[in-house]
Amino acid sequence: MTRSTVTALRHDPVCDGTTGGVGPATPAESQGPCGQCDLGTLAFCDGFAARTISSLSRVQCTLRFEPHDTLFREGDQGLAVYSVVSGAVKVYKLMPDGRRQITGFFFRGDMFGFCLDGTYAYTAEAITPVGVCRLPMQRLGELAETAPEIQYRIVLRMTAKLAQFHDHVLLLGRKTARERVATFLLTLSDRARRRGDPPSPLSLPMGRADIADHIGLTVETVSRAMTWFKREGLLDLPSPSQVAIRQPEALRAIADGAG
Amino acid sequence: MTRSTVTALRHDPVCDGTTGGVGPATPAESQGPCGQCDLGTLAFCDGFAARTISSLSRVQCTLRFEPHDTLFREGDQGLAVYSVVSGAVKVYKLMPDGRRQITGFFFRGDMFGFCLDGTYAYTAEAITPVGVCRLPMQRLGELAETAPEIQYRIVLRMTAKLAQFHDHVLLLGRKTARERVATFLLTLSDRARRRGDPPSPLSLPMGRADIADHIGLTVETVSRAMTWFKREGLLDLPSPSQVAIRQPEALRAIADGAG
DNA sequence: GCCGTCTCTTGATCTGGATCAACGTATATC
DNA sequence: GATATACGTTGATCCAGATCAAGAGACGGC
Repeated sequence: MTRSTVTALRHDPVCDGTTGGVGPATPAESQGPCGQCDLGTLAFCDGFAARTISSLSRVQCTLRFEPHDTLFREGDQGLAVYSVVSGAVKVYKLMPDGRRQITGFFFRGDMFGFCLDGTYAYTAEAITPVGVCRLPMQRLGELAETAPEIQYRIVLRMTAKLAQFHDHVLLLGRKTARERVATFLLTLSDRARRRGDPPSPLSLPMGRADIADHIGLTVETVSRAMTWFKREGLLDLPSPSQVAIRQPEALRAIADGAG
Repeated sequence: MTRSTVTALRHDPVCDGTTGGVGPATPAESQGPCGQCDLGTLAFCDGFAARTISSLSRVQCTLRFEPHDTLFREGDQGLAVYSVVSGAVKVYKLMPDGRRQITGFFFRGDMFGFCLDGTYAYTAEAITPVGVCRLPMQRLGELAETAPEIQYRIVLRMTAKLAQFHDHVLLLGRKTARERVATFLLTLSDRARRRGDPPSPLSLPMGRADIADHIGLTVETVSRAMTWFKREGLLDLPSPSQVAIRQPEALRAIADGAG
């Protein structure tokens, strides 16, 4: 049996227009399509017709959470999907004895909370201070009828997520500890690049325990792998949460099974 | 490093209306909505408006494959999605050194082949003789504009698949060998029940190597787990491919971590 | 500045499942 | 019915990564 660390949590804000709204983007940031966030082309609604965007912005709701806040729990009524505006969110499932599997990390521009049969299959928790755009699922369904582009966008997002899952299942089912850590770092780096952030140095908002519970290892093994890579000159670790990738190609070779 | 068994394959039929069509359902079986298959309520197109169904049946194409036939390979142009009419399909990713991860099994009524950016992220191979309904993705996209119900149905299918992935990631990341095998058997049983087949006895169309490569174990460990369960009176194994679940609740307890 | 708490790292030891090695068992061929 | 070829089971041994244990930083509270 594998150990897995579970941490505490609390608090369940409501979307009522008065609690926790982040309000409009700060002046310094570029305005998003609907004027409610600064995601630019990363926004779910980017590129939609003006009419569609205004419909979305009428049902949308912007919220802020603090680290360890729970956005929703496994088994809760699945009422909304979320788009991350800022910060980082983790999503996990628990076993009765406390073993935990983090099934995903979500950053600026990522969406999560798609669910079937009305209940969430996992718990979502803020890692850092987080701003999210919340879209009520039911009203989204109604909008989808008049604006099929919304549903198509959802299909695209879900397809991308499915592809990620295939990769992650390969990682968990068949990769060694070194390969898992290398893959994890490269995946974060690649996602940073795609969202317009520098792919290195990488900042890890999650702790070693979160990484371990995501890639099916223990804290100790994750830590050791990082140290190996550092000693081998593949990484610099100015601090535990800062990773500079020195030799991306070598790390890629390891991640793909040639290390 | 984990061993994983790769088997051979070959053959790539084309959808040209003359090759491999299964033709209409046999007289004994209930006709499906579009008249091209006998999936009944399991069919993707079940419940659609007559107009939508006839549009679908014009772009649809029915195909048959033999065991070990490859439907498509990782990296191929992703031109179509597939719905299984009969038989079983496995979907997998390979690592350069031959390690293999089976990311899913698909049975009667299941759909697979959703892909992004035009290339499949995995290889699909027939386990048994297989009949599939093939829907060209591009034309599906065109249809979706006039019939949003198609896209909604796709969202439903993908949401269900995402939920399955969350469960499978938990299995691979945090469950013991016993728990994995118990979970696997119960999942197959549950899927059989949902599609209207008896949940027990269960017939396993895939071999032990396929099971192992799906749940991140070796053939030997899968075999041992089956033997343990048999000795403990949880299962009957009249033959390697036949599993009667004697004590579903006890097996469930094991699967959930209480065994 | 000092203390408590938490996270990360490093070392020593243990173990679940992988690996290695036969040996059954079933279907196919001739 | 003998032989070949998979596939599945069982046993013995090994090892990658878990577990156990102890420091080393980092950081907030007062």
